[in-house]
Amino acid sequence: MDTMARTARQIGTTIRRYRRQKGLTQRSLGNLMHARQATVSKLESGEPGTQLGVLVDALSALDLELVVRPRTKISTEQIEELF
Amino acid sequence: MDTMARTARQIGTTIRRYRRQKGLTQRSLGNLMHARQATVSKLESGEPGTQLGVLVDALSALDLELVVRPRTKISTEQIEELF
DNA sequence: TGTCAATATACGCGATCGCGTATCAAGGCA
DNA sequence: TGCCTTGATACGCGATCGCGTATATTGACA
Repeated sequence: MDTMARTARQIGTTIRRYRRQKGLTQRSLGNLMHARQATVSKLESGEPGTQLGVLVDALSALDLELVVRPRTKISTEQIEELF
Repeated sequence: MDTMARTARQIGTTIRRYRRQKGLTQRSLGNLMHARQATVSKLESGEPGTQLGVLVDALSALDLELVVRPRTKISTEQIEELF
């Protein structure tokens, strides 16, 4: 249920998963968070230039939250398998 | 140990806590993640315009990771008490 | 109180953001 | 095959990023 993420791409992919799980399109999520569909697209694709505010707004609109924690010992390769 | 964050400010505060815990200054963390001390300062202060890449680099430098999960039922006020 | 390290803030710059608007490619389904 | 929805991408715009550099301001400790 919870999803670990260490890169912008992984964060984006996670957002996308939760969005689809809620039956939302990029456009409808964009409406909820007052952003354009193109902005949601960039966030989900993991553009590192995406602003933190966009991520926070998306999390809020999807009723998600972040947890920051020390890295677990799972390897980077194993993480990629999760995505 | 783990820290929940729902706003840019909370994310920044969390980063700051982990940085200090490791005995790093903004400048030394900036060196680790190839960013300026001023950029670290903005990240920690919770500027929503901060780029996702900066956050990711900081997490990496501090050996931290994110978890994305559905929001717990704790109220916003209770969350603020944690910060 | 004074000094020094740490952090916040500023200037000019090139790059890139999100915006509004719009188009285009790819899929799903009739 | 041909729609129609979805998501990726583009243009011009104003705003803001992080950069290098530099200077306040703050804070801790002698």
